Amino acid sequence: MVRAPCCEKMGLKKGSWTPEEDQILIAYVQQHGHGNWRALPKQAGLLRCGKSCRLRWVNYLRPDIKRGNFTKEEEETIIRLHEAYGNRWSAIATKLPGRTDNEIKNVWHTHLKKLVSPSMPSTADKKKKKKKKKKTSSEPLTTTMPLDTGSENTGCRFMSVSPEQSPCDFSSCGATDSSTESGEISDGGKEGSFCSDKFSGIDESFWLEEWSMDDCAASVSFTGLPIPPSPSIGEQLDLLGASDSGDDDFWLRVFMGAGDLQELSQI
DNA sequence: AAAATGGGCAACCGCATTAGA
DNA sequence: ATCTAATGCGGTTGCCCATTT
Repeated sequence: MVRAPCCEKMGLKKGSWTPEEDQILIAYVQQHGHGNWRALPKQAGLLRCGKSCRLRWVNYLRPDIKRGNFTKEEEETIIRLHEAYGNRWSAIATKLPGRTDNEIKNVWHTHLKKLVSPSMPSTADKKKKKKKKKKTSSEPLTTTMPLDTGSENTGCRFMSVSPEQSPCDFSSCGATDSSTESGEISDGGKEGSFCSDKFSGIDESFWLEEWSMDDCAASVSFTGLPIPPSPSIGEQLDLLGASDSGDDDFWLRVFMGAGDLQELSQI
């Protein structure tokens, strides 16, 4: 494909948007809509590329954008959806009205990832590397799950598990710092993290037990609600309509249960 | 008080996809 | 069927501010 010339080469402005630019963009979109992002900056009198305008509008200026901190419910939803959708931020964003994919992505990388998988490198760690990674889009629905929390306190070991292997683990939210040993989930020291209260009813033995496919099926869901004792994984998949693996909503059903999914889709 | 380090967020980059000629 | 322009999307970067040393 032919790449659009970058803003710099075209003599267009880059970097942070000024309030004046915001006003111009808002006024223009409100009056004319944004049928053609490419032509918009020229017509609106902005020294920005269309891409930049679109991004600014979608991520910041849109009237339906919800600003402010994410609620516990939103964070919980993001984690659940991430388990189901992987890094498909736009898909996740559609389930969270008022939140943008970019915002969700940032929250994931800065907060939620640590809760789900504390062993992952922090943003700062990655920053140090400054290494550009080749894009791996449409990444498979890979999740991390603790294999054996009985090992030493460096935490559970993680393995990548494709949905074909096991869609069952939502409890990978378990952190592995000292608080875990008392059955609590690390919340980074912040009071009231969604994990803590959800897991308060889980005792130490839960984390010490070896994980198996059957355990997963009979353990707790991410929300802390018990999943009823169930048939084999294969039977469960059939019940959930896993006739083909290309069904995104299928894994959502697996993770959340049909009721939750229905609830989400109504948002 | 100054420097170093870390964390959060907005914005950019570049590839993928889609629509239309 | 092919090519091109436009848009969408996810990964990454850079800046700014807060905290720590």
